[in-house]
Amino acid sequence: MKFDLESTDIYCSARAGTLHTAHGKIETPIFMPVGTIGTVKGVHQHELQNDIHAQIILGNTYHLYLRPGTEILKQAGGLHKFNGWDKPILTDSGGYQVFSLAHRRKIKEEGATFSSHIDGSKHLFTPENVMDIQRKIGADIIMAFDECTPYPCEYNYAKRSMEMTHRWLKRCWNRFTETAPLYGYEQALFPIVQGSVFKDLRKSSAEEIASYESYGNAIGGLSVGEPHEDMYEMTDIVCNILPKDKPRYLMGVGTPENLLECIALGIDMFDCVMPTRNARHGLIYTREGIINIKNAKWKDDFSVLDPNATNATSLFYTKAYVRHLFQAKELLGPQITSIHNLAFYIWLMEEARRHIKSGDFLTWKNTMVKKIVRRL
RNA sequence: GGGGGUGCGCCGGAGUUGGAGAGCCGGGCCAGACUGUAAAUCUGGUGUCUACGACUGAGUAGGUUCGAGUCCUACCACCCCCA
Repeated sequence: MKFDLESTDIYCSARAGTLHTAHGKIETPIFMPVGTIGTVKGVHQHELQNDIHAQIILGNTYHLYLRPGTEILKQAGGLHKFNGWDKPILTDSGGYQVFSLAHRRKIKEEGATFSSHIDGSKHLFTPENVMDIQRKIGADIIMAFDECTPYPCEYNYAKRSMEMTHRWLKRCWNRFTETAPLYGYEQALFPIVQGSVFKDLRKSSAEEIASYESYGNAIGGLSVGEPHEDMYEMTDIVCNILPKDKPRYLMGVGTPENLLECIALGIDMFDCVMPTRNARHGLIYTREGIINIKNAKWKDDFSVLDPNATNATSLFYTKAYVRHLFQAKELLGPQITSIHNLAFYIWLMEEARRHIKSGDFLTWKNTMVKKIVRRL
């Protein structure tokens, strides 16, 4: 794996680069659609590739481990073969489920014990077996097993949790380097910075993470309910410490506005369920602002979803028709809006990249943010 | 034509042995929320008004009663049975 940093903005920390993986290149900044259970909900791989132009998608270790199960994925020859996506894949480690399924787990030094949200069965995740599972899933980029702390979070808890995440990282790293990929192509392990919203913790965590010879680094534990100012401040602190020659992945972020602001702080990679979940709930992002397509005001608006879009789906279906599909609870509705939102997010990243390269990113970003946060 | 039954919310149910209904459950409709997906989910609203309070309301019109959605009479509508 190799990251080429191609240009850096002179007025802010925004960067454009290319990450080369065994399954192809990823041009940054990039948004990665979330495909937790081996599918980007409601979106065909064909559409991801040809209309959305996704360059990489996510999978989730916890969910895939529970269903279909690691052995099935191994038999299939890895997740790429299983779901038919032959471009890059990144798997999250299950660290987020330590946070989101908090009432179903116990955290110990050894690892986290979970009861399955599907059938209640008990499972133990350790740094070691999470590496083993991610070897079997076979994603190009795999994530360290961490604890994503909640917000708000007591300083002492955040500190202890961060320190354990660091110890878990050491164990992840050891297991990862002791084992080989199973399917004949390279995998990269990204460590994760924690530290909640505490500057000194973020600083020391970033320093710890930066000490690893990884191909890229991630920032976790943000976008969990903290004010945006805190999220930006922590991101800024961490980006100033993480090595410049490696991609920086801000996990779980966020709104289109969040993405643009964090690009300016030096982030290269994002993922978030927001474009797909909101799409299924009728919220779409356009170049003119945010639309709740279920609102009665769109019932006779026969303009297309986004007249300035660059992808076919968003230029084909009208607002009135898509609202009708939602009213009628037709499955095509969420499918169209999911494609639309993902295409919008990825277009936004392409535009950001273009403006970073042409040197007018900050001006463009400030204008764009004002437009895209409006409620239509 | 005769007999029986049923009528309240935008719709469908439930319930009311004469005793506090703007009022139960679904649905629909109108909004809102959603950030490394336990989420095609969740929350709220949905008679009227001069609106933290009032008013009107159980097919329609009367009647009995301290009190009627509930009992009585007539009419109307729908459903069932007979002719």
